Amino acid sequence: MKKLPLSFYQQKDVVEIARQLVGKIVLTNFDGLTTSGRIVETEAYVALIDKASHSYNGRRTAKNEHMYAAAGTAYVYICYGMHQMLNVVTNNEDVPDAILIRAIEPLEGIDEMLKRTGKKQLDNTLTRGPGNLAKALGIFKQHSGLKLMNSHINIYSDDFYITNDLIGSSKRIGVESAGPDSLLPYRFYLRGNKYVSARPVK
DNA sequence: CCGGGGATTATCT
DNA sequence: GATAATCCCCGGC
Repeated sequence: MKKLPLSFYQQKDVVEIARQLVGKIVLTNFDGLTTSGRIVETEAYVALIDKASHSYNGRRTAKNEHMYAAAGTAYVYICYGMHQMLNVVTNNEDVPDAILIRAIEPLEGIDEMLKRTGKKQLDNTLTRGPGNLAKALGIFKQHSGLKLMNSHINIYSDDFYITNDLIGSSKRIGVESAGPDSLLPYRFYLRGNKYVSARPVK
């Protein structure tokens, strides 16, 4: 298992990076406890022009500041007052491209993930959906701004073999208010995986 | 000092 | 697929 290099996140095409992240492994290590899972669903949010993005039209506040950080930074925010959402920042500093990790398939530390989420047993709800997976991995908004290369949150590749025809794409979830931009095919998922959060469109 | 947004989830049918 | 639950924090005044 190999840590993704910084150059991976520094690529310019955030949509392409989102596709490439499918099949990779996100891992956290807090208090000596390792939890990890394979990424099976992502969504790309494109700097400035994407109405679905928090940084649409250059909007920059304390809330979304970390979207403008250098490539390989974690951006975590709270949605609906209770769900933590894990994003990975890409591209150059001050270019607010980011990728939302929407679902993972649990690998290591399943007992710890069950403990964190208060679930009794492993089923497909443990890490399905961005709120659920962040909870299972122990990620909170305090972790926003951490550099992946140095911190307790990181992304790895292994020998998991994946071909492009295994990766489906669709419009993004829950961004209808973005108008036409909500139809952009910026969501990627591993076909047939039961941890994918919503029934893939087409 | 409020007012409200917000990239969700669980739980029904 | 519809709906209710849920709440912190930013930002504008």
